[in-house]
Amino acid sequence: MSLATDSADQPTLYKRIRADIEKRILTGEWPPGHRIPFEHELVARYGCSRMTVNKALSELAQADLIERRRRAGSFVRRPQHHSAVLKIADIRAEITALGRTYGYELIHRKLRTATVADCDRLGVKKAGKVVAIACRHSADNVPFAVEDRLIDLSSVPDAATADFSREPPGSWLLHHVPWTEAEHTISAIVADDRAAKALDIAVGAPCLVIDRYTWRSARTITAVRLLYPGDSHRLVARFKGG
Amino acid sequence: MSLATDSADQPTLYKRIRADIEKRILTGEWPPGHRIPFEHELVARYGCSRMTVNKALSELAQADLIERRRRAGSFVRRPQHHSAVLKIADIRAEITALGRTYGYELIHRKLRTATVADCDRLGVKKAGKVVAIACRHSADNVPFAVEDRLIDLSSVPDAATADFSREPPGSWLLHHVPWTEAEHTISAIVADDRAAKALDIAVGAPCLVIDRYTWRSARTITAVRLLYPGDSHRLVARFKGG
DNA sequence: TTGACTTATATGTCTAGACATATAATCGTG
DNA sequence: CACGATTATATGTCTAGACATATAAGTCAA
Repeated sequence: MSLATDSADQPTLYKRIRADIEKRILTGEWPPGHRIPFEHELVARYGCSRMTVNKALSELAQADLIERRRRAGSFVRRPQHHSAVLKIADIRAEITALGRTYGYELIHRKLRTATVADCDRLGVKKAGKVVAIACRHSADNVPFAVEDRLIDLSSVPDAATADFSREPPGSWLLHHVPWTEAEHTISAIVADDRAAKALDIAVGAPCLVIDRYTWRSARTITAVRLLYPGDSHRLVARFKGG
Repeated sequence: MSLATDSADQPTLYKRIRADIEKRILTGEWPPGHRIPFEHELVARYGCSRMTVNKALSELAQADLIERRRRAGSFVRRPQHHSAVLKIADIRAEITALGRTYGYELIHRKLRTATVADCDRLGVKKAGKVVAIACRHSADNVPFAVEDRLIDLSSVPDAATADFSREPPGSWLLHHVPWTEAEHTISAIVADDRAAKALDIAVGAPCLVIDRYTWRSARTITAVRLLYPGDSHRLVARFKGG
């Protein structure tokens, strides 16, 4: 017993089953609440074993497209309208991907014992030493973003001696610190005097702000604020939902 | 042959295997590039069948934490630093979740044949009729966001007769249109005269803008621009990466 | 040294079963 | 009719195999 009902199976069978169902959901043929055929029905339709259709349905459940209920069956979920995948690229990668010349400039670097404000920003009770960095990224010699960063040296001691005059701290951290988790907060402000000068825009011009707080297994790594000219930069997020 | 080496298996075995490995990656014990034990090694360690460890590893690969290479093994991926899950909640849900009173007000509603600008905004060559809506959301009677929306009636005919004076178009669409895909663009602007009046903020105050373009299987559904006061609203995105 | 060929092996997919478990539906009883 | 006990069933997890396939590594010839 094997093989499917129609068409050559270039992709593997479970992928085809998954794609078939996903298509019916996305076209609206199977609206939210609709019961997906039972596993044993799909087994019959595709002429395969239950593990195969189970793998397809499990992946759909993982992607939140369907909900699986014991004894009841699998149902198309109501779209969530809640989560989108936001691509926040490394700035250098983002600029070079646009075919523009990346420029980097260290404005300020200071090693100091953490102030109360620093601790607050890093979300720690008491920190030892930190590195505070201000720098600017540019595309084709036009200011692209200014970065204001704090690195917790008790988590990343090597950062004390790293040369941030050549390499942006973001790239350096990316290569020197393994997997982390982070939280981004996006907001809008108007450029004050200092920001306007750094970004070469008018005082009062809109700016997009990304605050990123990064940690690894409960240890703070770094906190950074990125300031972009609001009219020239955009964040794009794709998603599936309602 | 069954059961694992240590501790009671409250979660199922494959979940425990996945969690074990994920923990070692996230703590840095297994840095990027590190080779995960082969499936047959994990089979021996956990005393289970290969399908069980395969399921654990497959899920880790799906989450981009590891990369699997035939003949070579499975490796901890270099963190991507690229994608974050951004929660963009339904405005009503967002406000009520904060324990505040949601308010809605229809400012403007017009049914018209699509202008060139409308078609451009909807990303279609030529549209028939559209509904243009302007409305305002408030929290505890304080303006929270203004919405400027276009709905393509050739895709959603029912929207022509829907009563948007009571129900926000976002909620209505959520309940009347099945699964869709969307693209969000986030940027910053300063409030012009009209926006300032609608949001009860000063002209020139920063605003966060979300432009959302929604479609279902190649058919445009709606395009909407949401304008938030930039200092009072924040978008938060969690992620795992570098 | 280099390039072509062969081989070994880890993953990718799949099977035909199994038992566990949550729960919808049914049945019985007060 | 309301409510508790029972049963049927769809999913959840797992096994012990199988063959396919991409490819790293080794082999050999030019």
